[in-house]
Formats: sequence, structure tokens, C-alpha cells
Amino acid sequence: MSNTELPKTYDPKKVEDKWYQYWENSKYFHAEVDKKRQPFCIVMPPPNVTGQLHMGHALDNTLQDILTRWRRMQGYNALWLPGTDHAGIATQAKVEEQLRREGISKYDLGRENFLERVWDWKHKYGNRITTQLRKLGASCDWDRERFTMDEGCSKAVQEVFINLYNEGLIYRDNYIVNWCPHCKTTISDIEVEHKEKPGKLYHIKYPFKDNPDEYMVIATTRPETMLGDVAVAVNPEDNRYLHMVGRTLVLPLVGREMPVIADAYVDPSFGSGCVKITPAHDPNDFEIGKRHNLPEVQVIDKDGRMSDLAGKYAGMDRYECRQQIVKDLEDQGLLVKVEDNPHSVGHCYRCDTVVEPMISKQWFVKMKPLAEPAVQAVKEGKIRFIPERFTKIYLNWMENIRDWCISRQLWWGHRIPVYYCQDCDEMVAAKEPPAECSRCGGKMEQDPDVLDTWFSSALWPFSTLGWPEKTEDLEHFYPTSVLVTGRDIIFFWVARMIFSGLHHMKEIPFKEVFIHGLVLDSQGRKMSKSLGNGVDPLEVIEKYGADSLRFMLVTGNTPGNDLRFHFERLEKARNFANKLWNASRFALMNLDDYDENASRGELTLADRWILSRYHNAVNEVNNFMENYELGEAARVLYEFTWNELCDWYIELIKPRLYHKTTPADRAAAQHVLVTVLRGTMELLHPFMPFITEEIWQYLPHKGETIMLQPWPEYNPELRDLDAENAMNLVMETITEVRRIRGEMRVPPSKVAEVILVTANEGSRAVLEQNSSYVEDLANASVNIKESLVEKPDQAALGVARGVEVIVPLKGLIDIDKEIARLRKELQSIEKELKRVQGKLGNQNFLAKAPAEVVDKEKAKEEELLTKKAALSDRLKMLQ
RNA sequence: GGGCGGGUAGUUCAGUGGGAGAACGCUUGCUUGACACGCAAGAGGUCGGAGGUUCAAUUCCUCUCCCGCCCA
Repeated sequence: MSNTELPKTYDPKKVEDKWYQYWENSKYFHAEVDKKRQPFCIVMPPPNVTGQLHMGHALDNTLQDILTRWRRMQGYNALWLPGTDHAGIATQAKVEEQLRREGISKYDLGRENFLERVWDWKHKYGNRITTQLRKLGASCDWDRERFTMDEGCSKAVQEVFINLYNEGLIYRDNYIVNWCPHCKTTISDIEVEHKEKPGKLYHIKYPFKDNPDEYMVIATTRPETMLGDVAVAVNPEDNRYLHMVGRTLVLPLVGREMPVIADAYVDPSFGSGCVKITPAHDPNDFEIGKRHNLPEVQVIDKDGRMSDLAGKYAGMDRYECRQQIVKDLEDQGLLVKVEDNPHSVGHCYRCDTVVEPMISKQWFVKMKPLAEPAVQAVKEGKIRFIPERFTKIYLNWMENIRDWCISRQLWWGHRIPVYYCQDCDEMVAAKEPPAECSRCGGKMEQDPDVLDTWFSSALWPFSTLGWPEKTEDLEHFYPTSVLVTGRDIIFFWVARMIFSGLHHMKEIPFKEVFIHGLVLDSQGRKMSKSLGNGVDPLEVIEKYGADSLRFMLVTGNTPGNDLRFHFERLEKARNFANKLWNASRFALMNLDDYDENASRGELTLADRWILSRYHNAVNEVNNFMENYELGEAARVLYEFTWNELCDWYIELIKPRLYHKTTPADRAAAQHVLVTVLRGTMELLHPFMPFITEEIWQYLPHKGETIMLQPWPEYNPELRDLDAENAMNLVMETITEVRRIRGEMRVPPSKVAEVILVTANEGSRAVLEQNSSYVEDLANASVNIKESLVEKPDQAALGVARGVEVIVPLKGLIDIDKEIARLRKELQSIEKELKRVQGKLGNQNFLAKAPAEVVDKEKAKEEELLTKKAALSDRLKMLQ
């Protein structure tokens, strides 16, 4: 290898795209079924096809990429399957917005033309997010990229719908659903976000028919819905009102006669204890209405305006109407009082409009039979959540699940494969449009609605692998290994994939679910468009590099917890990348004559030490990775690289690389450096794929790419605790000398005379063999003695592992300063000693604590006593 | 109302039944032949509060306060 001079700072822009192209063009991401190897498979949570990469995607995909790259290096047949979601409401809304700017509506275009526009939009923006994922370094198999509306996925959707329909698990019914007046569609229960909002509680008199002077007072937060009231209910155990049950009231402003009923749902302690019943506009009232056979009067329409049934209020906006009704009630003396009453209001999770509960004929999935096996699978441990606490959240939801409303009044999506006869009430679910009604020969027309987007994503783990066909892919890669996703879509997606997989595949879709938190801004707020506090991952990549972003996202955070985005932490990650770069730069500057096969001298203490520490790091990283503690694994690598490899090992071998030794010794240093540095790059590769590839390619290596190198294996035989102990003594000695130098203001350029005194033979041997380390790293000349009778009084003293470190400072020492320093040191030793001796004096401790803990405390006491003796002797002498 | 997470150095966060850690910031000194996106040395914490279990609790248990999230 020729002498390689690299630039002083690492520039990610110069290398990232280059390596990504190389990997992708070389098909390194591509996985084929290979029965000889164990499969590892992740399906990517599909981002919205027309969306843009945000920090949540960056985190989610970084985690998946780390796992995939790691398993791939371990030799698994690793497949990370990417794709995008058609995102019904979001995408349709975007295209409608575009049409609005052109001054037309989707109705002007008609369904066919509108859909063509959406497909145009998809083709135009559909590869934006996948390009962005490439920038992040995602090693997914693009040859297998899927889309929820592609032919295969659409087939799967049809198949599933028809199967469930035939099994009686999909039904159509009139039911109270959540209507978004802005999106103009129903949404499912979990798509409603409940937010606490300030509001009023209105107390209104409802007079009796037989005696208009007598009345009941009802309390409501939504007076406008009273136009749809059909009863007043009280609790059957509420003695205040029981005698009124069965009597007839006259609804104010409307004049409708309605009964007083008793129902256990009513909470006697809320408001007056009398509840108005509006089955058409409240889910609970709807249930009560069903129980009591009450009529349903719909007074609010799909635009959020009062309907024709609202009499003189017809056509008014629902909130305007509220004001007017309150005013009218007041005028008639029927408003008793108005109280402040903050209450929870449902909002559309897409557009944040207040949702209107409304009765409508919709398609539903019957959940109970599907949920049961999905609960079992998790309870039996077939599917494991990481962190474990999400198991409870999942189970709690699954066990209380309600039927899933799946029809959406949109055009963009999978159209419901049900056909209705226009002449009779025949209806069939079919893959192909029936030519005519099988019963009466009438014309058949398809349901105009489409399915909830999540209906297709629920099938993602098997639809992407070829289902309903029986493919080799399915057989090999299903069930997938792990699902990585945010905690915000456990219900939307994870739960639905689980019951779908179990029902249609008869097998779980994945064995583990790795949940991460949300990426928040630096103040802990959710990143949102309206707040404008989002950080664009692409800008970050542009400025700091993808490796830095990835490293920052994965460190300093614990699985499942939210993560605040701080630019300071990004800088830290970038600095780390630069550190790697410069360590490698140093290595390359000293490898011009490196020959792997050259005869090498014996390993030195530093060599044995760094190899031992490296294998310790390998072991820790492996354990953390297996437990999904990716942040901890990254921390171990950060600390090993910076604090051990760079700060100590590289410094220790500089003299050997600068030809101040024999060629064989130099070769040994080169070899250990290359081995450890290359191994470190391999360990870091899943986290920082680009820089590690760049460096690895410069280092002596075999193979085409770091990403297909075997993952470093832990070799316990290379753990060398003797070397670690010896090095600790050397390093602490060096630190002690440096500290004295610093405190006594010995100029850095001046060689300090150092006397090391210890009666311990072992320590003395270590120091004698390795005194050059102390001399080089502390700029000192070292003398080692068993004892020292005549201690120079013009000297500073420290103790490292029982070794007295004496630095004679004739003419340089400030006696007062040294006395102060010794006193302070002694103080902290006394404090520690008191604690240790307190423990050792406790009979219970000696009797019950494990022997090694007791031994440890004893050794500690001994060391502290030595140190104390040396320092106080010294202090006496100086005083 | 139920559930969950968090409260540890000035700040942001790791971590642990047995001597409190990191990064940034701060102090001091360094253009030391990889790196100032750096090197060396250092200051800084009653680990939210109270009680309990234990030889030993920041860590386990109970209660309590504050912050955040989810569900009803």
C-alpha cells in the first residue's frame, strides 16, 4: 500500500453517495431464497408514497438498517423488504388541494380521471421518499420494492376481503360512526384523537306534556344536538327521578314528545342526573337508543351543518346553531345555568377537525373472533414486544377491541369488491364484476367506497412476499424476524398485522416487535408542521452526513423512550466520525511498508492490553445487540474507540511506528493496530455504514466490501486480565505524573524527573518493563525504587495503585500549594476509608455479604491505607 | 377515572442491590510529527420526597408530589 495522505477532516458528501451506488449496483442488498442459510427478514413500515422523509422515518429506518446490516454480516440470509403505502386520505387530500389551486374539484373530473391524476401524482413523487431512504444508507432490497396498491397487494386485499366476507367476519350495517366533515369520510375509532377542550355545560329545562310548569333539567355540552333528542334517561337506581320514568316530555324549540326512560348507563352524579338522548349524534346514546327502541333523528349533515330535520335551524353551521339555540332557550326562560366544563372532544387525526358522530351504513370487520388468537399468540410468548411493557398496552387494547369500520368515502384506495343489484337487494363479494344479478338478472354495480388504508397495510408482511400465491419467498422468509416501528402505531398497524397474519397465514407475522419512541424537538415537543419545529433529516445529512445522523439517533436513548433532537448531540456524533477518520489517517500514514506476512516481534503489554479490551468490546456489543440495546452497543464502541484505542493505544505505539525500534517490533505494532482498527470499523459498520466502508477500503483488507465481512467474533482467549491490570497501573501512574505536572505548572516541554517507589515486586516489575510508556506519555525520566529513605523535600507526591509517584521539583515547587493539595487528597481518602471501614466493622456484612464483595472492600481498605500513609508522611515532612 | 413513561452534574440524557457515568457547558494548561470536530488535568450531584425490605437501596416494594403520553 502506498503512503496515503487523507484530508484532515472527514467530508461525508464526498463518499456517501459513491458507496451507496456501489452497494446498490453490486446487488449487495438483494436477497434470494437460500435454504442453506438461516433467514432474517424485516418488512419496512411503508411510508406514505407521496410523503417526505421526516425524523421519525430516519429513526425507524436507521434501527432497521442496523439490525439488517448486523445480521447480514453475521451470515444470515438477510432481507429487508421496502415499500410504500398509498395513504388514502393523505394522498387524496394532496391531489384535491392541487385541483383546488387549478380551480376545479374532483367531481368536475369524475372518478376515473381523478384517479388518473392521483396516479400521476404518485409517479411524480413516489420515488422521492425512496431516494431519501437511500441517502440515509438504508440497505433494503430495492429489487423487491412494493406498493400497497400494486397488483399483488391489491389481489391480497381482494382475497382477504372476500374470505372474511364469506366467513361472516365482514358485515355491512347502519351504525354510529365517526364522520370527518372536512375529509368527508368516516374514520375508525382509533383515528379519532380525544383532546381536552374548554367547554360549557348547559342546564336546560324540559317541560312535561301533562303539566308544562313541571320540568326536568338536563345537562349537555352540545345543545345543538337537542334537536335530535328522542328521550331523557335517568339511572334506574336514582330515587330522585324514578317516579318520572314513563312520563312524556315536550322537547323545547321543537315540540317533539318523548319519554323519560331508565338506563344504567346514566351517571347520577353527573350534572342533574338526567341525560338527553340523541341516538343519531352520540355513540352512547346510540347504544341506549338501540336498547330502548328509540327513533334516530339526524339533525347534523355530512358538512357539519344542521339538516332539514333541524327545522328553522336547517342550514346553519353546527357551532352557529349552538349559539342560536342557547339564545332561544334563554329567551324562553328554559336555560337554567351555564357552567365551565372542560371536556374531551374527538378530532380527526388527519386534519384535526372536530369529528361528528353520525349514523351511516358502513362496512365493518367483526373483531372478537380475530382478536382472540392475536391475544393468545402474545400471551403465549410467540410474539415478543421490546420493551416488554408494550405487551400490556397491546393486550389491553386487543381485549377491549370494537368492530373495525373499514369503508371510506374516498376514491383513492382499494375499492370494496362488493356488487349490488340495482333491481333487487342481492349483493355479492367478488374479484370480478358479475355480468348480471344471479337472482333477478339485474344490473350489478360496485360499492363506491374504498377500504381503510390500514386494511392493506395489515397484510403487508405476507402480501409483499407473494401471498395469496404460495411462493418460495413466503415459505422461506415468513414469519419475518422482527418488526421495527414507533409506539404510536401499535394499534393502527402492529395489532392488525398480528390478527391478519394469524387468520390468513395461520402463523404469526413476526417473532419480535421492536418499539421505539418519537423524535421530539429540543424542548420536548412533538415535531409538527403547524409548529414549524421539524428538523429535516435531509438537511442534517447534507450538513453533518448520514452517519452522524444515524449515530446521534441511536445513542443516548433507551428502547421505547422518546428522544429529543439536539444539534449538540449531532455535533458530538460528527466529531466521533472525524475521530475515526483521523485515527485511520494516522494508521495509514504509518502503514506504507506494512506487510501482513512479515515476521513480527512479540506482543508488548500495550498490544496485549488493546487486544483484550477490543475483545471485551466485541463481547459487550454482541450482548447488547442481541438484546436490542443498540444505543448501549454504540456507546461501548464510542468509548472503546475514543478512550482506549485513540487516547492510549495509538499514543503508546507512536514510538514504535516512528522507527524508534526494530522492524519486527514495528511490524507487530502495525499488525495489532490494523487488526483492531479494522475490527472496530466492522463493529461500527451497522451504525455508520459510509465512513466505515471508506476507511475499511483504505485499510489492508480482503474482500469487496465491509458490508459482507464476517461479523467480529468474541475470542475469550484474547482477554488478558494480567495485561489489563498491568496497563491500569501504568496508565494511572502516567495520569498521576501528568496531574502533578499540571498542578505544579511544570512546562510541557520540560522533562520531569520521576521516582516511582513500591515495595510490591509485581508492580515494580511491570513498571520496570514499561517505564518507557511513562517516559513517553508523561514526558518524564523515570527511576524505580523498592524504597526511598531520603525523600527530597522539594518534591510533589502522588499514589497510584500503591505506587508512590514522586516528582522532585527543585526550585519549581510551591510548598503551600503542595500542602493544600495533599490535605485535600487526604480528606477524600479519610471519607472513603471511613465508609469502607464502617462496612468491614459490621459483623452482619462480613457474615452475609458474598466473599468477593468482602474481599473487594478489604483490598480497597488496604490501598486507601497505603495511600493515606504515604500522603500523611509527606504532609508531616513539608509542614 | 384506568394504564404507562419520566423526575440522576448548570443543560440533555445513560446506568446500577455493594466505590455515582457520558456528552455539551465550565476552570486550568497545551499549534505534543492523526485529529482544536483536538490533547492533558480539574471543579460540579442529599440520584423528586417519605416510609419499608436488606448486612447493604440511586437501584427492589409501598405511599406521595411534579412533568409527559396513551386509553375511557
